[in-house]
Amino acid sequence: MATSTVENYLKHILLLSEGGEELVPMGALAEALAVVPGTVTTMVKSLADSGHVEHRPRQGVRLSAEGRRVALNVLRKHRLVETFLVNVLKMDWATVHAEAEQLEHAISDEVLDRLDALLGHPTTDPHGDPIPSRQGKIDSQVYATLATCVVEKGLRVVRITEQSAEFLQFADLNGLQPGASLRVTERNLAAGLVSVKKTTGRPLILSLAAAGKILVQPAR
Amino acid sequence: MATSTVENYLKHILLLSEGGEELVPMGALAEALAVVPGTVTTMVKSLADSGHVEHRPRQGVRLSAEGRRVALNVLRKHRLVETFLVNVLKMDWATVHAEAEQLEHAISDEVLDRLDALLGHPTTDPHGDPIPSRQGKIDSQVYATLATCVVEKGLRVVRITEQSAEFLQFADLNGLQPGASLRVTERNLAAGLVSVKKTTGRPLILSLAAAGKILVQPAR
DNA sequence: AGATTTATTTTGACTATTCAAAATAGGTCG
DNA sequence: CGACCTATTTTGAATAGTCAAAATAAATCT
Repeated sequence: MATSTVENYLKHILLLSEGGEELVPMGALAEALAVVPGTVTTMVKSLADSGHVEHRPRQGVRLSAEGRRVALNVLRKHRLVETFLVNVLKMDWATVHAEAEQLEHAISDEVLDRLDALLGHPTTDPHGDPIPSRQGKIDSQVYATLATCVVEKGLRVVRITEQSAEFLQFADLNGLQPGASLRVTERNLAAGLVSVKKTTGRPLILSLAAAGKILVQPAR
Repeated sequence: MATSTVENYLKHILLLSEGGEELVPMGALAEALAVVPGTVTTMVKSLADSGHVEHRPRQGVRLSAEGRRVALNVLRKHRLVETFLVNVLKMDWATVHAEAEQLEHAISDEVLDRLDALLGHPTTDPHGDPIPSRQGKIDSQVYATLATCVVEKGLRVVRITEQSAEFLQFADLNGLQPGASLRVTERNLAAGLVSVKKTTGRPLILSLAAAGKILVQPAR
């Protein structure tokens, strides 16, 4: 069995590689895992030995098929647990990430399946992040963000790509949850600001950085 | 924070000490934890350094007040998780122990409280084992067993003190769940056998060893 | 008491994971 | 081209937890 350290390395490689194909630089991985780069080199070599990744020295890491399988399973656990914590235990959107970070390594596939059924086989978690299927399929649709979308068209929030409690708290407070309807009224690249009008509530101004974390699609 | 290894040591010391007061022999602890005795000596010394236990060399270990607090919290997590797995996820009585063994170290106090509320603040888990309260109170009532109770009186099963899947499976199959009504029709110490008659279902013969694991109280 | 059995402790070694700091390989830029 | 910068790797050391096997203490049994 993979230890939770191994599971974490694989999960973060997956997350950093847009689906598991690209080479992830060692430095980026070290940053994501909050360890020094030397540690990553050591661990990645052992991950390569166990067949979970391919290591290109001085270039980066890539998941093997097996590594991808494990990583997707961990991600599935993470996101289903988050969904459970929010939908069933009514926990706060913003805090469930840290909880799930622990539980994802402790939950068995059996419990996972039952949780999945209890929740009605959701396809996204409370932040709109896609939940990999049991078979390891994951929605990889590319969405526009509030920083890149067309102006003055009706939009629907599909996902918030940021897991820090502060940002999620802020988003929640301002009605930026998946499903929310809104439109961008103005975008000023020079000032780095985006103005947003929600169907309900007062207008909102976001930095481009913040706007880039809100994924949207055209309202149907 | 206590690592899960530390939590496990403390939990097993609690379990082996009838409430945390008696000295637990090192060998018994090694056996319970499935490690060699030398490992227990090493770990217990470090547990003593951190103030979780008192170590009496060549005699055994005892929990400190702080160690007891941690141990009761872990036990509470274990038993609430088991209750959740059975009552909500409808998992099998016999298999939840192993699952809870993992989850008890991954679940936060916050999640624990919400789980407790969701389950309606249960006082026992599905096996009848008492769940410590948030404040660390635990029911320590002493019950008779099918091996020691009076014969030919109406009884009610309150608890099965055995967590192996095989035994629980057997108990379940034979209607020996907490709450079941029955009486002992005969006890033959020489042969080591106990005959039991349930209100419903056919008579049952148990070994004294098995009977000793079924705790009962007079039917009201 | 002396010998023996049994439980516990000690010693030395190993695995997994990490860090700090020095060494090195690839670029890049003037 | 050669100096320089940056990312990566190496090296040496630390911590947590474990085992195997030898040493020791305590208890028991003639």
